[in-house]
Amino acid sequence: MSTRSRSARRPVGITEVARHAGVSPGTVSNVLNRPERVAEATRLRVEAAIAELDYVRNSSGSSLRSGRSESVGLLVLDVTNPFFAEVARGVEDEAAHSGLAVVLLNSAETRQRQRRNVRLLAEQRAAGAVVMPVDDDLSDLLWLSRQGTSWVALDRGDVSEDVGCSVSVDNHEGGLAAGRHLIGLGHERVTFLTGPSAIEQVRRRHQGLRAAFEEAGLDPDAAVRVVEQPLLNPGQGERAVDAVLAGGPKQRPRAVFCANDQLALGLMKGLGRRGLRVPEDISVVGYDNLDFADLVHPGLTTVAQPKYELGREAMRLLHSELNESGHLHERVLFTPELVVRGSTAAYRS
Amino acid sequence: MSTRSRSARRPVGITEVARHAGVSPGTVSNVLNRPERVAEATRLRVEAAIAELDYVRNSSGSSLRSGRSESVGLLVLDVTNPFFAEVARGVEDEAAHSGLAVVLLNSAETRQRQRRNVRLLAEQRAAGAVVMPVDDDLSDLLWLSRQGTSWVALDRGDVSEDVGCSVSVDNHEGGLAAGRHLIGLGHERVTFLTGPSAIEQVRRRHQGLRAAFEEAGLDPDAAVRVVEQPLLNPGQGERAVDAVLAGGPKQRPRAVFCANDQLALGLMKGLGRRGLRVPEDISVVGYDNLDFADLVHPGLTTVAQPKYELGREAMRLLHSELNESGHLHERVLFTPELVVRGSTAAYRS
DNA sequence: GTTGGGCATTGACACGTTTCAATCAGAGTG
DNA sequence: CACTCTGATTGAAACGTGTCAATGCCCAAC
Repeated sequence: MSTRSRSARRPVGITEVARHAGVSPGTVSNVLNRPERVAEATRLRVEAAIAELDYVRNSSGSSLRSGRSESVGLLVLDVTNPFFAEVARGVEDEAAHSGLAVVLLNSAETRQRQRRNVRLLAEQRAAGAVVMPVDDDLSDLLWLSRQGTSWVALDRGDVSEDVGCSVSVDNHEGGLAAGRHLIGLGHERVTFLTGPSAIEQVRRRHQGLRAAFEEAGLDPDAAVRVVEQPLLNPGQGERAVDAVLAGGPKQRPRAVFCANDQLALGLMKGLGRRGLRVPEDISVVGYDNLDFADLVHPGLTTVAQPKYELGREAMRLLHSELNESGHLHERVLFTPELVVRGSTAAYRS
Repeated sequence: MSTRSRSARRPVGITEVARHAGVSPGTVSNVLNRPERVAEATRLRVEAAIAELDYVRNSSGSSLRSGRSESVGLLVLDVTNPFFAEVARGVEDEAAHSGLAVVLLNSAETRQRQRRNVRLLAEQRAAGAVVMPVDDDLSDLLWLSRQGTSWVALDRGDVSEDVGCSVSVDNHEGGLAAGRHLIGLGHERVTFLTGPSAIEQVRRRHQGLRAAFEEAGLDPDAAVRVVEQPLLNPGQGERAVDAVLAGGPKQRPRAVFCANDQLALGLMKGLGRRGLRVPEDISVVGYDNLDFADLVHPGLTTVAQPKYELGREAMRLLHSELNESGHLHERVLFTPELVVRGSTAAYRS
């Protein structure tokens, strides 16, 4: 191992490797990219030179020449949200499988930052992207398509097939499942604790919930009360406890369906602080099935989304879009699944 | 807005912009990189052309020419861990501040994947990297330095200044604080629930805990019992309950200090399942102060790490290493802070 | 012995950008 | 008017790679 330890040496390029192996640069390039086209003997000689000189390829050079880089972007709404972390893992695993590098970019829920990140992907001539759009304005994505970078929308079911692929979970079905569960336990009135109704996902969950009541022959307008918070985080859930309990003990709801687990956990904490017990006094249902849903006491009944699979499928779709020439946009819809734990109980008068 | 919507057009380059503005490519480059060197009138003309043609710069070209890209890597142990998500946010915010793009890469706790990612950074000629090394073998990082990419180590205090910068939190101090707190509550025996002692961080926390007992004139060997699990996740915490309670009710520990919050939360769940109450029967202390520590019931007493600040400071250090020529490696050490919540109570015989 | 075909390799160019010495225009000075 | 000085602009040369037509070689077939 006589690696020269001069800390800043000029990096060796494909040409130097070629010289060292007594071969032309083109051949070295072939060894790297289409090894089958080069004779065994020379291939070995080149590989030896590569190892000897500790050559590392310069991806700027290659993607400049080829017009495309071989990394894909993963545009996520919020790195802090455990839901996305799991999705990211799925995307990464699948990408590694097909030899693509993933760069994770965070929109921090803001439009501006999403735009900046999309632009960054265009500048890097990314091969493709898996994107969770920050709102239903898809103009950034359409622009990205025009720049020649294709994408797959994640967790947004309302993207039509003529603009792009999408992978999502059926939110209506999830709301329906939660509603049926509560109705099955005898609850005839439910509070829906949610975020801004501008978010398509939560709107659908709400519709699903209402559909469950209709299905049971109950009037959704009378049965479902909505409490809306500006954000979907635990703090907001805790703060919402006042609004949820408004109207005094007589009016107190006996079941709350929360638009996500974070709200639900916050709410449960707030309820505990008020001396109310879950599920004896109030049943709580969440959405997402974060790891922590199983760790609180009582365990949170919630609608599970196949997060990891969501990421994998998105990446798989992107991969096919990149490789198959006659690709048609697809729309994949997963079905969520209710996980019953201790936070819900039968209605008691 | 007469943007041609031909879906795949050849992207416009700096030369086409130049032609369109009646100017040389070099001038366009100057407008983009050193606007002060170009006359007001031409600058406006070029900017108009850029807007008109919807030009987006090709970063492959520029980083090929300049030899360095302007993105930095963030090598994280595990995207799934909320601790890292928070750190990532800090890194991102600070990077955005200095105009650098962050690419987040996941080592998934494995050596092999770390190596792959480090190599990727080298291939991309990344300007720098913020790295959480997967173990104490720093050879990958030294190799990266030789390739001309500088880095800052995160959350690993044992990196000497002659190899690189580092930012970390004083784990010894954290263990000490937890120990003092429990001793102050009258506990004279504590179980330390931990991960593999190969991990430097948890080793230090252990030492700190022992130091607290020594300080109080108690024999650490007698006072501290260690239960070691292979991983630091909630599942392992729940599974550990058997080992923690081994020895029957008489021997049952009255206080457990966990090497991180995830273990602690898992343990609390396991204890609940056994009908033991926290803190009445057993006090529990965690480490990290994840968001969820405040959401469980009772709230988890834990040692808080300045996660976001850790990320910011690492990025700040990297930035200075990249820009200041006479840079000397630095070692920044944050002090953790004990957050007392409901999971700890005074010893009762 | 000549021709043709297949395979391995070569050489040169193009990708889009930055950089830097060289040029040019114009203003100020003697 | 000749000169210099300053500041703005140009032109050409790299950076490291991939591609592709062209070349060279060897063997088989006639």
